[in-house]
Amino acid sequence: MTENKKPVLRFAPSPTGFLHIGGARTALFNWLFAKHTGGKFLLRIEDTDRERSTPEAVDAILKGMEWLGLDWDGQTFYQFARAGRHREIAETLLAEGKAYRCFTTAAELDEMRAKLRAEGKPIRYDGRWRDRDPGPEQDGKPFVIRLKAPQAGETIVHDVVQGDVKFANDQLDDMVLLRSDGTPTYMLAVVVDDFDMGVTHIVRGDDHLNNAARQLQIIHAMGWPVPIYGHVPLIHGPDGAKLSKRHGALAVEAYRDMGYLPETMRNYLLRLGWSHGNDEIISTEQAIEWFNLESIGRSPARLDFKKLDNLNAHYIRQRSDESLANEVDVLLSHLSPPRQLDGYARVRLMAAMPGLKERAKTIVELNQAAEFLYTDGPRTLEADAEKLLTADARSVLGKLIPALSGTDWSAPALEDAARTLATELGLKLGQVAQPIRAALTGKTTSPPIFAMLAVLGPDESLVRLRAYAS
RNA sequence: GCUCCCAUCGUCUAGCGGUUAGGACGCGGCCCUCUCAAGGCUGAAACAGGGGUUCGAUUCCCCUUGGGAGCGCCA
Repeated sequence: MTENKKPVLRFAPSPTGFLHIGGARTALFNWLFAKHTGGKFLLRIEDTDRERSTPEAVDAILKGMEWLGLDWDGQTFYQFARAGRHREIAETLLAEGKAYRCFTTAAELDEMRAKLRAEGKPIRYDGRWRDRDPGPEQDGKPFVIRLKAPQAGETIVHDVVQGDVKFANDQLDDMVLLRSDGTPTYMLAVVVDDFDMGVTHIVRGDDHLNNAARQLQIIHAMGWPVPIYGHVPLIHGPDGAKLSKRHGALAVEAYRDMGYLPETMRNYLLRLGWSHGNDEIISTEQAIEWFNLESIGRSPARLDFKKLDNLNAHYIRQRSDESLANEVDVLLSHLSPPRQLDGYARVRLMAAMPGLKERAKTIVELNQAAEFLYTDGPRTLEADAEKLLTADARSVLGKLIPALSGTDWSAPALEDAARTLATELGLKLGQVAQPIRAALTGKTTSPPIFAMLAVLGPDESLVRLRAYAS
């Protein structure tokens, strides 16, 4: 590429499923590095596998990126649309004698591999057509184009996270560039696209480290500039095994539905495999300023939902009351069937938010804790709350009602009234407050109860208290 | 089987030859307190094993063990 000094990064998912947590982290790292350096972040959909690629998956990936707040520069590239260009490069390599036609049939390959396996030898294409003149008897027969890869020496991947990784060339076989139906393989397509898109830094999953050597051989054959590689270790499940759907290989949108905030995910994913001294809470702005490829860890990390929860609680506390109410709205709208907050429920939710957001780890929890605000009338008691409302407690409630009614129904005034009553009865404040909480919310825990009394207002509060007072 | 990568508290990690091996989550205790959280203080908790190199290894090298990835006309 020309005098393109700024780095060009890309995220290149294949649309065969949703955007999972590992892909999201890869995308995040690329995005952060691009932002950090003032470079570009491109998105390329690797949809050359026509069997498995679906428009739904493309949509899910785009939506996932959007939710995470990872925006990309310019158009979205689609690899399949560029097949002609890929083929052109394969033909060039063929014309230059750097690739050759291979007429080996699938059955022959199967046979070859079975034999190698039986002999305990490495499973590689044996190069049977590498230096063989096809001759007229092959006319019209299907063939693939294979790279005439170097057979001696080594191919070295200079990787910013893994260091120099060496591969002996005699371990690498002549890979297929163009299939017998004329379509390009992934190896070819990636290299050609990255070159055409001017990609300077390739940051991707560890699972591609071996591929990098093969891709390098194509790059060398074409005489193209070598990009800077960074292979990021894969994320494992909490038990150290490969991430499965059971653990957390979920669509990023599933995290949204579990009540996690996008800024939480960005912070968590960043810290999973990247560090900056002892810093744990790292805002996106700060991350952009600090992010570098050198500090990416080399060992695979496990997912830890406890830590995710803790981070999420932090970011929930940081959010404005209104934005959290909006998150609750979004959450409810994704329920089946979708729900919506009534006007007065929303008003109460907003009023109670300062107390609610202090104690929620997820938006789901926040919503559950706020449920008692959504509807009117006496509460159905949870088991623990039921136990709290003993005969004594109910009689306390009975005495409380007139005491509270005499106040201006502000939280401090209500608390004063309750304290006075408690003193008169020789009780601790808790012995008065807990019964109120049970009657008011149906639960044993809630935000500060006098504030909740104020949020619900005298009419609704008294209805609930009377239901359990004696 | 072959190639490649990885290895510090349970987990995420700091460390880049000499440290009381630090932080965070989680866990225990105390304080605060109307519940639950939050917050403050505090406690337990790690260098996988074995060889080297070195005056000295968590740190550098090798082996073992244990994880992981790849070995397709999938991406």
